[in-house]
Amino acid sequence: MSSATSGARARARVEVTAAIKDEARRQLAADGAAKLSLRAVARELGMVSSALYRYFPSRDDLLTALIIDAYDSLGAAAEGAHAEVASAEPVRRWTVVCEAVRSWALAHPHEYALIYGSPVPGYSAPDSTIEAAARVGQLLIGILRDAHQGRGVAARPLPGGLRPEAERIAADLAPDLPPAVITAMVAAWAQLFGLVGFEVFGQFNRVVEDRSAFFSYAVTQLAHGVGLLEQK
Amino acid sequence: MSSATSGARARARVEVTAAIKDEARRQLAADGAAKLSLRAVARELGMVSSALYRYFPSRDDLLTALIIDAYDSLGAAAEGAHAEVASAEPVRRWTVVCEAVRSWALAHPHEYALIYGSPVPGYSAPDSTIEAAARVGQLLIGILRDAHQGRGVAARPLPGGLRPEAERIAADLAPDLPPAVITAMVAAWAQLFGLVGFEVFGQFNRVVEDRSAFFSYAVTQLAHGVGLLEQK
DNA sequence: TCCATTTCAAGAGCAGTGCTCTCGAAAGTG
DNA sequence: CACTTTCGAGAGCACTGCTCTTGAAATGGA
Repeated sequence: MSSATSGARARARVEVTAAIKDEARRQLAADGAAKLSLRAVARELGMVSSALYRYFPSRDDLLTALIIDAYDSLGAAAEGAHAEVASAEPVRRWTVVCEAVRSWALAHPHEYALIYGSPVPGYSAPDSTIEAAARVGQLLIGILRDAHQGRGVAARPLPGGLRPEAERIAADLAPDLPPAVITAMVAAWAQLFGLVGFEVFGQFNRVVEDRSAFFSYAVTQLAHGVGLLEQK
Repeated sequence: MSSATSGARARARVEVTAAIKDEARRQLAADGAAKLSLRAVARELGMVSSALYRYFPSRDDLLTALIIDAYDSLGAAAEGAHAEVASAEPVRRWTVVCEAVRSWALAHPHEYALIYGSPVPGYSAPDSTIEAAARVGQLLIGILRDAHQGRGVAARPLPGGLRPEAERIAADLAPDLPPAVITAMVAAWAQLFGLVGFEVFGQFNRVVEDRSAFFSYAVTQLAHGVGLLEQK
C-alpha cells in the first residue's frame, strides 16, 4: 500500500523532527536561545549538521517551532490550572491563571524569554503563532465574560478620547463585553507580563524578596482594576 | 610633565573607547544586540579586531557598557521630561514620566530590549548597573513622596500576609512613605514596563491600534492604583 | 520484478564569529 | 639613553549558519 509505505517514511520524518525539537528544547532550557546551535543539536543526535536542514530550513525556523511550542505549553499550563477552579468565583479564577503563568515562566525562563523577551532579530511572528499566543488572553476574557453575566464586574468609565479605540478592541476580542472592561483587561494582560518578566529577568533582585506574596497581591489588585468584584 | 604626557595617552584611550562605543551603539540600533559584532565594529573603525580587546576584554563587556549607557539615557530622558512639569500635580508628573519612558523605548527599541528584554546569556548585571537602573524608580518615588506630604495619596490596605515584605521594601526604598504606597508603586513600576514592552516588542500587533491613547489611559489607571489622587 | 524518481545523510567548503598569542613599533619613564 | 609599558597588526584556533555535491537508500509505477 502506498499510504502505508509513504506513511512509514512520513512517520520516520515526524520522529526525527520531534527528536530535533526535543534536543533543541533541551539546549534552549540549558543555555538560552542565543547559544542554541544547529551543529550542537545535530552532533547530539548523531547526525551531521547539513542533514538537519532537511527538517528545518534554517535556525530561525527551528526557533519558530520552539516559540509556538512554548506558547502552547504556557497556554496549556494556564488552562490546566484554570480548569481546576473553573467553578470558583471570578477573582479566584483570575489569580489562579496569573499564578499559573508565573509558575510556568519561573520553571521555563528561557522559553519565557523566547516568547515575551526581546524578539529574535530578523524574526517576525508568523501567523501560526498568533493563535497560540492568544490563549492566555482568551482565558482571561472567558473569566470576565462569566463574571459579566453574573454581574460580578463593574466597568469603570473610560476617558472620552479612548472610546473609539476601546470599541474597536471590544469588537475584535469580545463584542459581548463592555468596551471599558475589555480595554482594562488588555492593559492588565500586558501588566501581568510586566510583573512576571521583572521577576524572571531579575529586575526584582535586591528589591522584592517574598515574590510569591508580592505577586499574589499584585494580581489581585489587577483583578480589581479590571472591575472584578470579590463576591460570596 | 608626567601627568600631561600620560594624560595625552589617557585622553587618546578614552577617545578610542568612546569611538568604539559609538560605533557599537550604531550597530546595536541598526540590527540589535544579537548581531553586534566586534569584528564589524573594528572594521568600521579601521582597526583590526584584536586591537579592540585592548579596550574591552570581551564582547560581553562591550555590551555591559552599552547597557549602562542605555539605563542612563532612559533615566535622563525620564528626568528631563519630569523636570518640565516638576511643579504640576502628582498624577500629571506620574503620567509624564511614564510617557517619557514609552517614548524613549519606541525611539530606542534595541537599547530597550537590551535592558528590559531577555538578559544576555552569561551576563549578570554588575553592581555598576543597579544605580543607573534605579533612576526611573527613584523618580516615581519622588513623585509619591511629594504627593504624600501634600496628602495627595491614599494608601490602600495591604493583605496581612504581605505586611512584613511591604515593610522591608519600604525600609529599603523610602522609609518615610507608607509601606502600602511604596509596595503598590513597585508593582506599578513593573506593570509600566509590561505595557511598554508589549508595545515595543509587538505584542499589541493586531490588538491595540491607537497605542498612544491606550497607553495614556493605562498609566493614568496605574497612578490611581498606587493611590495618587487627581487634584486641582 | 525492474527501473526511474524521490528522499535523505554525509562530506567538503565558504564566510563569518569571539578570542588568544606573538611580534614589532611606538610612546612614556627613570 | 636605556627600560618599561602600551598598543596595533597579523596569524591562527575553534566555532557558527548555511550551501553544494555526491552517493546510497527507499519509494512508486510499468
